[in-house]
Amino acid sequence: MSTTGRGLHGRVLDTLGPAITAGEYPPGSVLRTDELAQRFDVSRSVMREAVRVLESMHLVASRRRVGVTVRPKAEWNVYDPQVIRWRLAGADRPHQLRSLTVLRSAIEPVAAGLAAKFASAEQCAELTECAIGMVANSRGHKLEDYLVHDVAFHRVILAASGNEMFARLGDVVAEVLAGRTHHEVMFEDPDPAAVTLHVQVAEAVREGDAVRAEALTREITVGALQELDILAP
Amino acid sequence: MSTTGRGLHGRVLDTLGPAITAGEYPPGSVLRTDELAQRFDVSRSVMREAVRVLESMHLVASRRRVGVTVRPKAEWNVYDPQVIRWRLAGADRPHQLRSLTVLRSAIEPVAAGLAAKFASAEQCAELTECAIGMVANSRGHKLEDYLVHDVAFHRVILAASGNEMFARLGDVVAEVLAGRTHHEVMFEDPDPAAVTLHVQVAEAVREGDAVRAEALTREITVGALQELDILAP
DNA sequence: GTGACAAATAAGTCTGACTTTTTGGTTCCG
DNA sequence: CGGAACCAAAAAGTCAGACTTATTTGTCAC
Repeated sequence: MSTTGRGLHGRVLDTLGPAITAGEYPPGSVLRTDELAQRFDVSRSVMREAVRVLESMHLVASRRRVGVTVRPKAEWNVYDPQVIRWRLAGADRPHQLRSLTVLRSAIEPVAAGLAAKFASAEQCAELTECAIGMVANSRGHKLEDYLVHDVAFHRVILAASGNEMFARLGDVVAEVLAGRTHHEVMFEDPDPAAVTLHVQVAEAVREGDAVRAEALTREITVGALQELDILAP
Repeated sequence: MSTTGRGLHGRVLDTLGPAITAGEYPPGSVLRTDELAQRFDVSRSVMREAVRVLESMHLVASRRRVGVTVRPKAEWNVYDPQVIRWRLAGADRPHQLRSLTVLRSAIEPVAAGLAAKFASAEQCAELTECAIGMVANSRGHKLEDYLVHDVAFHRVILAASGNEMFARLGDVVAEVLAGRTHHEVMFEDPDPAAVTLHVQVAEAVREGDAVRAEALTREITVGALQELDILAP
């Protein structure tokens, strides 16, 4: 899938970004632009552009006479999709996955409640289609097809909430769901109870029942938390 | 308060960023690097760095032979603190404030529940101090002092949740609370009921009562939603 | 109309010289 | 011994100009 894309500075970021987010350079580490330019065999202009991008993500801070210093993790722009992707691709993956799942558990139920109020007829139709698609692929090791509909389902919910901030989490949720299917333990067919819940959420949204949509979605996210052993007994 | 800060490219961003996020350039608009460099009276290198930053925020896309095109709002990195600040400072302010308040209403209750489980002794103490500070400044038009403690309170909750994604929303919440006090209608002293709720949340967290902490915080955020006339009867 | 080819265009890249800020040391008094 | 003033080095920041490369658009032949 797409990394930073084209351009020399993008190539540099493709290695520097993951390295920094993986914690290879401890906070406070000092990098020098010229040295980096040499290391990556690019001109200083290109390296400066790369540093600017890292700076805008708050991964580093550039100060005169001292160099480019790596900032502590607590200051990173952890909502930057690029940063999320880098972390998901590296050693921090499990931790990042847990953080994102907790985030989902907070956002999605509220989004579903709003979707019940504001979803358009088209969105309701889409939602139902997705739910049907999930049912259709819930048995017989069709995990890949199931995933497609699962992702689409959650995207529609987030978009239908009418909140732009929620809508932008579609990619993140997609990343989490895909990660669960591809990298984590996911040998068997999905939990039938979860599939049913999705169908019921689609129903609730269609009927405009915000309270029920929220409660059902909360059940779904609780399931996601349990999968990662997050939750107190 | 801090904008992009030092550096010539930062100055450029200080005017270009707000302009784009304010919608002055409709989606698809084409800017040319050379022209911009002239307009801002900077070298192309500096301009290129600025464009790279805007690109990393997904505000624009740079393509050869065509120029720097403004992306549709739906693709912006709306969680980027810089983008949030730009939008809060511009014409989009009311809309942005509503989005953020809805976001808060989803996140903070969950964060409070987690804080009840994971808050350290120090954090509990801080929380109590903040609550006391809020009470102490809840009467007599000491809005500014009240705000300081209010912001601190919510920061501690988010940090104590133990979730890095939640913790990073501290700045956003601070921005929203400050905005409410400074720009919106806020002539009178804060609602006594809200103050009490904060005290009770501090209690609940101290006692490790996650369910109660979450419910009480939900009441607080419902109040915030009502202030902006978000909510169905 | 379709295909190939050529020209125009704007971003992308590199280089080298120069400026500015910050820091750390040194020296010179008190 | 301590502090203030000063100096020099280091690294980012800035600029200008030449060159490369990809992409689009227009043209011309078939």
